[in-house]
Amino acid sequence: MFKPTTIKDIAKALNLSTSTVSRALRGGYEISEDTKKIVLEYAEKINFQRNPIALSLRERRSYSIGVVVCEVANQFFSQAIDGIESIAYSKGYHVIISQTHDKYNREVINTEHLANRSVDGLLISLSAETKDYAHLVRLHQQGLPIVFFDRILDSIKTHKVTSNNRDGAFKATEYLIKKGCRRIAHLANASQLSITSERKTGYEDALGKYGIPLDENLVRYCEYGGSNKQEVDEAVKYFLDMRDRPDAIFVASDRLSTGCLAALKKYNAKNNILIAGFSNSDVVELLNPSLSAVRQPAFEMGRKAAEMLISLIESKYPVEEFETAILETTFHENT
Amino acid sequence: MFKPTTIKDIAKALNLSTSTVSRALRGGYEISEDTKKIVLEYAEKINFQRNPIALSLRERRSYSIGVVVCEVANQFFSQAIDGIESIAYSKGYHVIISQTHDKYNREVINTEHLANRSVDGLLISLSAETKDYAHLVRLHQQGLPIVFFDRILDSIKTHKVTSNNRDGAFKATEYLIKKGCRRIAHLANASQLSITSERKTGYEDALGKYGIPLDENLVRYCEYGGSNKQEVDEAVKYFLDMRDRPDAIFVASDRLSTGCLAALKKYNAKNNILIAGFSNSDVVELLNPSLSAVRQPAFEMGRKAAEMLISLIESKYPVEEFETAILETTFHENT
DNA sequence: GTGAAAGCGCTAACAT
DNA sequence: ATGTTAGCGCTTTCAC
Repeated sequence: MFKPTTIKDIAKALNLSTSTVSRALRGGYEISEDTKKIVLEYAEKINFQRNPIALSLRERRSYSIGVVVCEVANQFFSQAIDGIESIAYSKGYHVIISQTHDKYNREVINTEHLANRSVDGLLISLSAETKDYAHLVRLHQQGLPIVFFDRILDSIKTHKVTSNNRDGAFKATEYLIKKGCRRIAHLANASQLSITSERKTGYEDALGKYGIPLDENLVRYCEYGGSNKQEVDEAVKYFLDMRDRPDAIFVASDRLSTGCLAALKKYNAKNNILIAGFSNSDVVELLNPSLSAVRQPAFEMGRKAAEMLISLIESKYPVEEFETAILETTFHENT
Repeated sequence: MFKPTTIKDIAKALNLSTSTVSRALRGGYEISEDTKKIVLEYAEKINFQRNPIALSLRERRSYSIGVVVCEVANQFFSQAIDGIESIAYSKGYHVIISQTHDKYNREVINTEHLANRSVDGLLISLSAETKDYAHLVRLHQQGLPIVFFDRILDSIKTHKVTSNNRDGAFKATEYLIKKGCRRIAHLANASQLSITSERKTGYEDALGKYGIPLDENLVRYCEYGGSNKQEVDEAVKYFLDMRDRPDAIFVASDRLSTGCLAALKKYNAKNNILIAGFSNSDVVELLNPSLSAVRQPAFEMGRKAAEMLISLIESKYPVEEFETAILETTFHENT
């Protein structure tokens, strides 16, 4: 059995009391330099580590933060997680990642589980399926610090981090227009997501600026956020089968973008339709059909969100003023 | 402050002792149906959850397993993690993921941290940099259940899961040969990794089978496993600059493969050199230059590894017999 | 400066 | 069937 040494073992070995050892270990000043030295050296020698679980129980905090994302196999989220970790580690926190796979059920289970005193705070990007927010409202009311990022929620008052989705979508759509496209379809994410409406607005604004009327028939929503390959395939097929086929597609997300390209390839339509969309893939410039991409500052978003969460966790007084950070996207043409 | 209800609160509210409540909650049979019902209903009503930290402290186990991988932003590992989670959740375990970014230091820190009684066992794929295994040996000796997957370690006696790297490499190399290539370079991973030598052997075997002599000048190792973009770039450049330029490259890993394609594109060499390599990317068929790929059964590997680890954790008696599972790869031509 | 004791939330003997 | 108690590993009053 795996049985690590405890403070008690050290006390016994050194003929001291556990409290003395404890104090020495955490460098309390009310301890003689001699004993402190002895303890520290011994602890070092046997590679002693305080039991974090006992510590958590006692201090009623775990020095860990929970991260809930739909999927880790997604460049945007894995980059965001790297950002989160970079801050968390530097401030002595652990990061516990959990995936929803865009399922509402998993989101509820995961947040509950994480919340129940095993994390000090929660960083969450909503699942595509989530329409009921009661699980989050309750945790938030109970006082669990929560920060939303990317797929945020208006109704809960807390810190939030997003990218400038409207502007990103605008840039992508405008790019397509400037390339001469006029019938620009929009392959959108689940309709209830914050990012979906923001990106749609950017799309509309760009069309408006160039006097192209919005045609709702050219907009398809993927309610499973692309987790369902078939859903994307059908949406693309729908576009391709239109009597008046679109000459471009603006795609709202990473998952959707790759799904869209795969469908275009499958239907052999890759040459007569231009694609631009959100993607943080690191192989975006190697794709064929090519994908001009709106890239979100995922790493920075993760950093920012983690900073906000930790400030919430460590705040001595209840925080009343909340901030929504909006980071800028960049656009990369690929041909 | 986030202050969840405790068993004590329930006891007080219901005028019972904490032990009765505890027993009712875990369905001990030595409790009257009436009280059990009352307690359960009340707990349900207030959405009570036992404090997992207190539980861990008491039971000396956390019902969580630690996963150490180099990077989550890697299709192979994220698929493997999905497999791990599928098993872990079904058996009531949590999964704590930590990334080494292929740094030895981070591997040491992360494993220590996870091990120290906050996980019941460890699933690990070694970092590219790791040459010293003392940190793992120590934990293993102390009795922490460890299962290696993908990048395994011979010297520690425990369960292991890999794919048939030799055969995968053989298939890829043979494919290139059958395509008419004769000067086949090999872009390899860090030389100390198990997968590196296994894949190199497959490469050599294929060359041997077709009577092509092995030329060590055609083999380049990437000691940072491709984490260092420049390293890959230089290796590819080295191949391209050879007086007798290779007509194909067999690439040993996902990260390396995309880095290799990027370099080929950069140096405008994508048309006269054929690439085959290990990759679990889900966009592999969309890549240009194209990448014919050896795909590992990542999800299955994760499942298998998790099953092995949990059986180790839950074994009543010390396990002495260990198994190394070797799963088969598949090869996918892309042109 | 150091030790004894209580308590964080929970469970499992050990009473009754 | 239920209550009392001790203890998981740690920190922190409170004594001395």
